[in-house]
Amino acid sequence: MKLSKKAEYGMRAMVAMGRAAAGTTFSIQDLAANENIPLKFLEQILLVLKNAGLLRSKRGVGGGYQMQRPANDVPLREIVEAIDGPFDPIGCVQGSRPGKSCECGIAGGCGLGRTMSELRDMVQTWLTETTVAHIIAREAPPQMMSFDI
Amino acid sequence: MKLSKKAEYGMRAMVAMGRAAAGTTFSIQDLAANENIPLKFLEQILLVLKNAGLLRSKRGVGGGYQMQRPANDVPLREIVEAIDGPFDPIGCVQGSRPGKSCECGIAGGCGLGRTMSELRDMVQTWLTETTVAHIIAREAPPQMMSFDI
DNA sequence: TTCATTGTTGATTGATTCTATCGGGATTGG
DNA sequence: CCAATCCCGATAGAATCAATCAACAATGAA
Repeated sequence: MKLSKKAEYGMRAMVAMGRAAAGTTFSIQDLAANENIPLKFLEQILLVLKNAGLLRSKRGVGGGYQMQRPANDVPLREIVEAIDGPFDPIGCVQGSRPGKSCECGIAGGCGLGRTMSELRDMVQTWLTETTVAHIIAREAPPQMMSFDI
Repeated sequence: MKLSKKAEYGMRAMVAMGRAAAGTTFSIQDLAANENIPLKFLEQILLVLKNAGLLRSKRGVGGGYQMQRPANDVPLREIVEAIDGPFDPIGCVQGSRPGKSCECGIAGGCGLGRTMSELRDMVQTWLTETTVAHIIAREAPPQMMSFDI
């Protein structure tokens, strides 16, 4: 069970933007080059993130993308869900198909559906609480050469 | 991000077997019919679960599959990993590619990889601690008609 | 105005994976 | 022997994924 490449690229792009000062503008080209993401692929991704309200854009010379919110206010869940849709281990968890019963046909939901909804909730909570800033904070700190022998 | 249908069917089959007394034998046909799983598809799945050490089988008349261990000793992780492989949000988490560095090329791993390995560990822990018996315990209890007006 | 720069959009392709299905083969008990 | 049952490999159709292509629209500078 993996995230799509799109979602990964989307997170990498957001992290790259989140590292810079608020208001910094990035062209798709620069992001693609720096993060090793196929240019035309990244185009689609940033557009989705823009439509999801995570980015704003400006066209023309000197244009590009900016973050709408600071990195510590961008949950990974918003990025991942905008691109890949919600995390949902099986198509049978409670509340995942409004108005429809579990596809197993058991009224009130089956044990598997109930159990998997626990996993879903746990993952979604983590994705909500973990932000772009969290990722940046976990990047390798600059080497402290003086502590090496 | 979803589990495969195979993994879901595998869990449903294991749950069905786990409900019965230890040592009960099930034919593929019965399981397929009761759980609404395509017969030839279930064949493949049960074979994988057998090779993973979760089931034992007996051929010929009166044969079928049995669980190797009681339901409370079968973590969902064993079922899911045998069929779908390990949960791994991106192909860049620490330790997921032995001997290889993160595909992002950053020595020591990138922040995204470190962060996603936290999610991976959380999910794998849950899958390890949650068993087939857990699912069965969450199935709808028999209706208590006497308490309805 | 003109033009290069940059984002926007839809279509398309090629590869891969998913979800099965098919056809037989091997083993066992009666 | 034979019927039931598991075992195994190949195949096929559909869906999804990853990426590319081609053309368009807006912006700001010269």
